Amino acid sequence: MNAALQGIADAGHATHAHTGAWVAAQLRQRISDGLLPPGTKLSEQALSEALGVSRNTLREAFTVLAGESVVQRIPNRGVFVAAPGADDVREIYRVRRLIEPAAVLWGDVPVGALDAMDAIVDKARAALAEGSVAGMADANQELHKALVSLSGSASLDALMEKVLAEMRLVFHAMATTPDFHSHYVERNAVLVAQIRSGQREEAAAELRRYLDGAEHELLVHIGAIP
Amino acid sequence: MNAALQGIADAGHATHAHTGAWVAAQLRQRISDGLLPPGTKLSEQALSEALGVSRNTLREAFTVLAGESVVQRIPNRGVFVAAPGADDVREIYRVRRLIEPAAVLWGDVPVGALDAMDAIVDKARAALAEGSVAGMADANQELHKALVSLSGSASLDALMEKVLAEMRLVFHAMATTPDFHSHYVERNAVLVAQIRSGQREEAAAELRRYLDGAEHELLVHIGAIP
DNA sequence: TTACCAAGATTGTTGAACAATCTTGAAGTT
DNA sequence: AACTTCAAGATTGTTCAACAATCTTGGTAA
Repeated sequence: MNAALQGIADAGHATHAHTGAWVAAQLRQRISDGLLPPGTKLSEQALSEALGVSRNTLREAFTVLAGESVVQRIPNRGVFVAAPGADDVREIYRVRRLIEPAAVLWGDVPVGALDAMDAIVDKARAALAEGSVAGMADANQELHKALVSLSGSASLDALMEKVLAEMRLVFHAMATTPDFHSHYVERNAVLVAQIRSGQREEAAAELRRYLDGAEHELLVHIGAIP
Repeated sequence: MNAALQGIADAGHATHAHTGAWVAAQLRQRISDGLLPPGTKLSEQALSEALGVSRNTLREAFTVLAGESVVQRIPNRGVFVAAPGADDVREIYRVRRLIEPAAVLWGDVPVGALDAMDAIVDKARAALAEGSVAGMADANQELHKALVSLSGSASLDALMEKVLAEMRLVFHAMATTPDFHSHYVERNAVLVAQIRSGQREEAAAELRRYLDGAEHELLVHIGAIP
């Protein structure tokens, strides 16, 4: 059995409301945590035994995850953890560069939202201080998710969540994990300050430049740009 | 057998690459066409017999459609065609009011895109001339889809497609089908002209007002606003 | 080496079975 | 008449076993 699957069965699986959804959640978590790296083949027999569910139920979970693009299904070949490439990175940033600045520009800010963002910025600063790359990455994702949530739209929140999940896959696929995030801690702080002071247009424009730079940096690192 | 299901079996169903996906496509089509109106219960036994597939395969299709919010799954109760209400309408317009103007503002226009949009506007005018409400509705959706596609993002195209599918459900749920679209034919024309002449900011602002008005009109008609 | 091919493994789909839950309708009570 | 109770029937949730279709593997022959 794959080491990454150890412990799933141990979790005990009393009857669940929707076993298929539960299985999907388990796999989503393992993939998001990097225990099942991009490209990993998810064998039906091995997984159904490890999780203690039937092949049919497992396949239902696969259908859910394929719909989320967390997993890629190749007919008669099997299911694999998605392995985003350069084109996927470009698509990720096309989406982010559109919905994030739009939410900043046109969203309305609920009371407390800015304070919550400042708290996230502080969390990022703390992570930076103690050299926690994972902490900075988490805080960064959290902040940008908060930006999109200014739109007030659950669908856009869901899209952003999907995009960020794909970002995590990109990071998991990288051999070396350089520090992409420390540069952005203070830029995020400025962004929040601009929103607080009502400089929406400036914030949106700055955010678009920010995302352009981040995309470029990422593409360079994965070798898509010399 | 439900009348709406007649003819599905007749279509003949030679072995399909993914039977589950094929079934999902069939149902999606029937729902989009209004043959299976919002709220309709999709019985597993009846449908699996009508389509000539097993219950397991049908359930896989249900999982796909539930992921697209085309269908609502209620545990131990069954699967129903989604019946969007006032809150769903508001959510639809939150999304549209964000991604459409953003695509207009920041998308880059591929060669031929504006001519294609003008062709769509002409189609809408022709539909208006011959009093075809359905024709105007189709052309209107097509145009707004084209606006979003200026973003160049497949994910946003998919989101817009999902939102427009939900809009069709809203229309199918209405008892009377008043003419929502004729007012917008020329406004769409103006919008395209503004984009063509580089007035992106004006077009985006106008589009946001346009969508505000359309949302209000729709909410009034379904009785959510007096 | 390359091409071919058969055996084995894996996925795609089905049908039947059973438990859990919901729906229905009849009976009885207020 | 309206309201509860309850049992029978129907429907969904999940599993299992089987088989066809396809892919992978390893060996053989040119």
